[in-house]
Amino acid sequence: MRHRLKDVAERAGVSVKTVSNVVNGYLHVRPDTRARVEEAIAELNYRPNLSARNLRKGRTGVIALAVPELDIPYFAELARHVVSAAAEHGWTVLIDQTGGGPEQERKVASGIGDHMIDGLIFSPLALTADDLTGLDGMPMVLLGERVDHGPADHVVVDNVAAAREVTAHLIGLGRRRIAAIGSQRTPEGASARLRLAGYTAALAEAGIGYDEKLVAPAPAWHRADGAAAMRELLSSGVRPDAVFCFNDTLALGALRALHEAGLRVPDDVAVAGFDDIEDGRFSIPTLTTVAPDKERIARLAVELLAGRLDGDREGPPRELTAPHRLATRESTTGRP
Amino acid sequence: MRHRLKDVAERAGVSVKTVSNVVNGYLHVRPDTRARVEEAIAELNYRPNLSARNLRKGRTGVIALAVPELDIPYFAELARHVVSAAAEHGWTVLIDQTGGGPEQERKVASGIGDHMIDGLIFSPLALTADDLTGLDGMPMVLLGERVDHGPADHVVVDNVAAAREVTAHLIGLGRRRIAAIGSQRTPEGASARLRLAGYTAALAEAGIGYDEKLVAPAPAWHRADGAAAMRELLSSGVRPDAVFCFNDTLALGALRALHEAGLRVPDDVAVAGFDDIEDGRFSIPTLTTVAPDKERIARLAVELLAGRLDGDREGPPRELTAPHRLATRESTTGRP
DNA sequence: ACAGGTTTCTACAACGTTGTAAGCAACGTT
DNA sequence: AACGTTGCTTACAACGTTGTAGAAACCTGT
Repeated sequence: MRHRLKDVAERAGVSVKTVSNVVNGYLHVRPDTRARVEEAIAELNYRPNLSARNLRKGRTGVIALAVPELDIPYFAELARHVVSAAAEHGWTVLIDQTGGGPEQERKVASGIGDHMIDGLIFSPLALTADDLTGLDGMPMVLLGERVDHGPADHVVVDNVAAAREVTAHLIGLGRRRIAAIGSQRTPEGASARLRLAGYTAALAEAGIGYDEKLVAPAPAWHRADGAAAMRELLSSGVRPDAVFCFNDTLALGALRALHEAGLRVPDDVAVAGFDDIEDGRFSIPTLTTVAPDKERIARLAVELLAGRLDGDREGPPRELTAPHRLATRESTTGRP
Repeated sequence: MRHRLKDVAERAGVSVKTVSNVVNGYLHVRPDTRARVEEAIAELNYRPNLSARNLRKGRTGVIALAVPELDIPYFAELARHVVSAAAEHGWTVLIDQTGGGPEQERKVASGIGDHMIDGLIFSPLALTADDLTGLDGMPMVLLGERVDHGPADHVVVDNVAAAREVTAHLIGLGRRRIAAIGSQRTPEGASARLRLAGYTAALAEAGIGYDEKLVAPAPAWHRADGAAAMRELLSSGVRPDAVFCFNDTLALGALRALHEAGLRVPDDVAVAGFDDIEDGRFSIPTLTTVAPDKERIARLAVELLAGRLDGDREGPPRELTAPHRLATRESTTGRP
């Protein structure tokens, strides 16, 4: 059985509270008392019972990170950074998978309070502000798109600007028939809408007409969806000379479909993505992409949460923008 | 502020324990009383305080999963399955990243008891049985290689057989100069040793001599390591006609290096990996690989843990083997 | 030796929950 | 009418910890 403060106290011949004081680094403990207690702690291999401590303190030291799916590389990479950033604050991260569906996401949002959690970092796809009720003032930071005028803090990337930049890059290479893969009309398509807006803005700036046939929808943003959308585009006869995919997994799927169709990248079709996942640095060809600063996103999110936990829980929601850059690689330039 | 049983009890005009009984589905509660209590619960949006419940019950409903790195696709995919399997038992999963280094891994192993955790699923790289002390009988399941004669349950894949099969597949294609990438001499290289053993066994069965120069070490098993090892092999002049990489990320890196060297896969060099990560189904070419049944691995691990939690905590350690199959794709056969 | 302060330690209550044991109705049976 | 049964409800204690308030021990300077 596990030992308790009381066991340590009896062994060291002091009161329970004195042991607690030693454990918590309270200053006014005589060196020899402290030594005796520490010895007893070591001998019994005492570990505090966190449930009890939390019950007493009202803090658990655990924050939750809710992402759609862990095996989507972008979220896995993000999760890694969040875990690291949280560790610097002495927090542990409990990871929830929402599955990305609206109902499931709602369930996580409302049920998260069931966990022993101090705060929540949520990367929602389908959520609206209305779903964020029932959290009883649980501090929360949202990643990605703004849940319109919701009550929570946000960390965002400037999707419109980033999409505009990458599209402008394709235009700068002399491409004119630039397709887009990943549009979505569903409510969860907030990122899709903004990236599409950046794409059309860049076309307009360059005086290139918008052709609806060049815009391919993708129900999800997995490799298979990218491949399917690319095949669709190719068979529809619109003959793009470049493709901007709204994320990297779509782009990797598109590369695959282009390969199967016998087209060369970038000679026949240039391809660009969004997210800068590890795969894209080793794919054949390597993938031009928008590289959001994931480490910064994670760090900002954790710091926003820290601010809510220690400081004003009631202040107005804040919104921070994480930087991004364009990583040009073989899939558009032919050079690594 | 959050409401407590007491608040609900006052509102419903019953005792605290009756509310507790309703919340926990105790049978003998009069329907009208139950209705009144449930109404009060709904009105106050009452949620049980899990810290308190756990303190009382001694169970937290949370298990930990400790993996080296979340952004290694194999572990991310595994994590997804573990989270799903755990959810079926009503458990939440807390994910710990060990970073894979021996000291860090030891720290996680010994410090895991600090969390409010009922059990632990651990996928160690560097750990030995000695490191698994200080857990005070915390139920634990190890994934991957056996920590030799350690006290814990295991779920393993037959690494030797799988490596033998994939090597035999390469031999069956007529290849004779088969390289291996990923060998490790460090203590954490248990998987590497077993996969190497399968490789050499297959060579011996086919009467092919073992050539040490064809075996390339890889400090870690990331894409970059695979690419570096492949470049090393190519520049050393050993001219392999096939490569068995000890995992898929190594193989993807090797594909990249072969591409840069102007060699064709599989015509000049056939490539096979291990793990069956999502990437390998969309890479160019698609990747032949050993496909361990990750979903089964996760399910078995969770069930072993469940057995320890509900049943005999003291029984002898059990070891279960998860099935695997060979997924042949373009990188060896030229066909999808 | 003593007042006054500081340091060191302790007893007690509280955090929110559930198990135990016992109480109180209402019922059917002798 | 007294009896045990059964169904429903309650008071109390306990889980292991820490905050509060105060007691005891220790200093200092007179």
